[in-house]
Amino acid sequence: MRRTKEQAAETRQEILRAAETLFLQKGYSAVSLEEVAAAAGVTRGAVHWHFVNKQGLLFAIRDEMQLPMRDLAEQLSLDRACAPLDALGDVITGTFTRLQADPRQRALLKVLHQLDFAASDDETDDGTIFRQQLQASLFKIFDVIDRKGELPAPWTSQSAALALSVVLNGLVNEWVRGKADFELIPDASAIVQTLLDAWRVPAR
Amino acid sequence: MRRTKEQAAETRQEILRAAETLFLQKGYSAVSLEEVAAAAGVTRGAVHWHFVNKQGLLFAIRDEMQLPMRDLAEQLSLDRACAPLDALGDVITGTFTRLQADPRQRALLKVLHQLDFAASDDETDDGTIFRQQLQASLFKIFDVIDRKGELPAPWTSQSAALALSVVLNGLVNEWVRGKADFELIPDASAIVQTLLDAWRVPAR
DNA sequence: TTACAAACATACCGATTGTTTGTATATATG
DNA sequence: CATATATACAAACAATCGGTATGTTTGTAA
Repeated sequence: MRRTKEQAAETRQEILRAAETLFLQKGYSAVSLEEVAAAAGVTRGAVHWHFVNKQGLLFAIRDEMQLPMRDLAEQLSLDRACAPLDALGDVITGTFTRLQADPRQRALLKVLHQLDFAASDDETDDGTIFRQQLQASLFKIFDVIDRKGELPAPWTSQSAALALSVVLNGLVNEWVRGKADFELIPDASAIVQTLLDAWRVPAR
Repeated sequence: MRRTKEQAAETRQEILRAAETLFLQKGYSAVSLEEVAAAAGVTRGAVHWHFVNKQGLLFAIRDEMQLPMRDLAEQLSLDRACAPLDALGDVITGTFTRLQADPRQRALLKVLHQLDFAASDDETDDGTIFRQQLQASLFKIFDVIDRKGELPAPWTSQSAALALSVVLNGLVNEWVRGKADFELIPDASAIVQTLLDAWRVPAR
């Protein structure tokens, strides 16, 4: 029974919503495609029509939500303040605040975290693309500072950008996994601010 | 066909080695118990005799290798130097150096990283135990510093220990995943040293 | 020597994933 | 407007995998 294009797009959305809900409730591997299909009111045939496989569902969910890291990178590339590190700190704090206020994004990040080992080698991994994007934005900022000769001794704009992006990713990952008694605000934020302070000192 | 105790221990080891090799090659979920058994020259019966289930294999592999974090925590609890942060930095650098020199440990850490979401809730998760152990060791050190009144403004021995343990875990995780162009030495080490420097300043 | 349990192998079962086939119908086309 | 065709699924099928239950041999202790 063929449906109209809009109806098809609808069922696709219903499948996505059902998958998202179930993944959040039970975790990726504990959810069967049968469950997803049933929750969406279709059969597995429909699921496999709209998505190549189970991983495809995860990919689709990821693609749907705007990753907070992409968000952060965007804001960073916009901000052209005169005190770059202050602005940077504000943007990061803002992102942390928004992330922490949205439990759905946190849960989704946790689910999606299981994705980047699954897509280990063969797939074009957007996760690393986001990181590179973030790193590039950070690089611009540190480059400005470096040209003013205000970057402390061992650091280069390259290494500082790499360091901060890794720390940001690491902190967010630790947070979404939620094993440590640790929040983005104030814990992660304090760490980042301390690092930024270290880069703020004129020389050493 | 019952074997002698030594022979049994041997086959157990062979199964473990086979599983380890295959997990490293193809990742946990892509390896079937049939493959493991075949590679070890036994059947799945033997595997299920020695290990409760597939996760049990992972647990056994983890238990076999002394986790570098446990190692670090141990060394930290030993070291009673007069300049605690210097000693701390040395121990961390040493651990990083050893970790980076041992590709097998790195690969195993990557595999084991898939474990702590698999054992998300029901299991007694030793991963968090290690973290707590590390955190406790760090707390002792920062407590000494704090009592001397040498811990900068917003930080407490609690928060500093939490922060450093999270950063260490985050950095190591980022490293084992190997997506970023980033090494423990010098990149992660530099970040840690910068953080330690920040805690070293007498006041602000 | 005998009873028992260790150390597996073999066979089976349920769950799940991906594939193939069938089919009704929306939509493009002449 | 009639009809061919691709679409949007459902339903049946095949294969794999993890776990379990059972069978069998043989060290080992009494």
